[in-house]
Amino acid sequence: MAKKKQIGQRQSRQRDTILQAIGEADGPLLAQTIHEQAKRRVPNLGIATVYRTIKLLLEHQRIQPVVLSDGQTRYELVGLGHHHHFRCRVCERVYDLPGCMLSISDGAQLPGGFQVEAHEVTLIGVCPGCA
Amino acid sequence: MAKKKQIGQRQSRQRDTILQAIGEADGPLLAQTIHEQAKRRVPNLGIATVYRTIKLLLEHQRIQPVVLSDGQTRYELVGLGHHHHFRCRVCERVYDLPGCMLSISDGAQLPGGFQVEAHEVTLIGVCPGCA
DNA sequence: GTTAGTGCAAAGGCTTTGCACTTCA
DNA sequence: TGAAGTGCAAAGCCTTTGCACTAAC
Repeated sequence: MAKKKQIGQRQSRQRDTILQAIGEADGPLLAQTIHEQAKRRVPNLGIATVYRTIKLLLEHQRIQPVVLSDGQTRYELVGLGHHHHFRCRVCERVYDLPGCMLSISDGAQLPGGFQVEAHEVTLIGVCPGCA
Repeated sequence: MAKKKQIGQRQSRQRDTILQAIGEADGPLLAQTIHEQAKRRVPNLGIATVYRTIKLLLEHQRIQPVVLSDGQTRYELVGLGHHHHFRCRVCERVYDLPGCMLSISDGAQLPGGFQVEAHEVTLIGVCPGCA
């Protein structure tokens, strides 16, 4: 059952670095950003390795995809608890927001017979750094 | 100022049909779905024309893109009023939901200095047809 | 030594663009 | 007729895959 650190069958500097980059961020990251971050530590890291590692991490449920209204897919660690996202329209960065501000709960039934199982909320605006 | 029906400089059966397909839907549509719908009336309609028309309609602010967590871009008419979306995890169709169920309003300031200007909510679950 | 993991380059899927043909005004 | 609009096919962008090489174990 041990699988806290090990991702594939072998340990590799590339994978450790990629996972570290995702874990150190204060919000979900683009594949491209992960690549740039990880390259600082593993200079000749290929983008294909980033995508392969992302796929592996998704399969192992260590990370999850976050797709917001800009259409780009970002990735964040699982186990962050229930939270939502804030996207800065200036710098396009995405931040985690703890807690929930939705007035309807999962499990509710909407008029018309729509059964709600989950929800997503994104706030859009300007982040402190860009204000 | 007149531009209620006219999209480009000339009228064309293709554009009218594409706009009609988007307008008749009960939720935002994929480019592919728009193409399929419109092809019923204009059989040899090319996908490039669909994308060009979408682009034109976006520029003219007649439609707007809707990107949900499945990563696919859909399009809906503007002027539907404030609303959110429901995505069925079974059939992957997206429906409009009137009203708002968010407990924080645009214009609010979040702890940390995040200025909220807009928001998006998506409910995920099972639609009446798939239940 | 085996073979998982990697980098490069080619291939795929969706969207955009170039170009010659069609059609509206 | 003149240019906007269209269809086809080629090109682009991001992501995935094939293949030979590298490096964990």
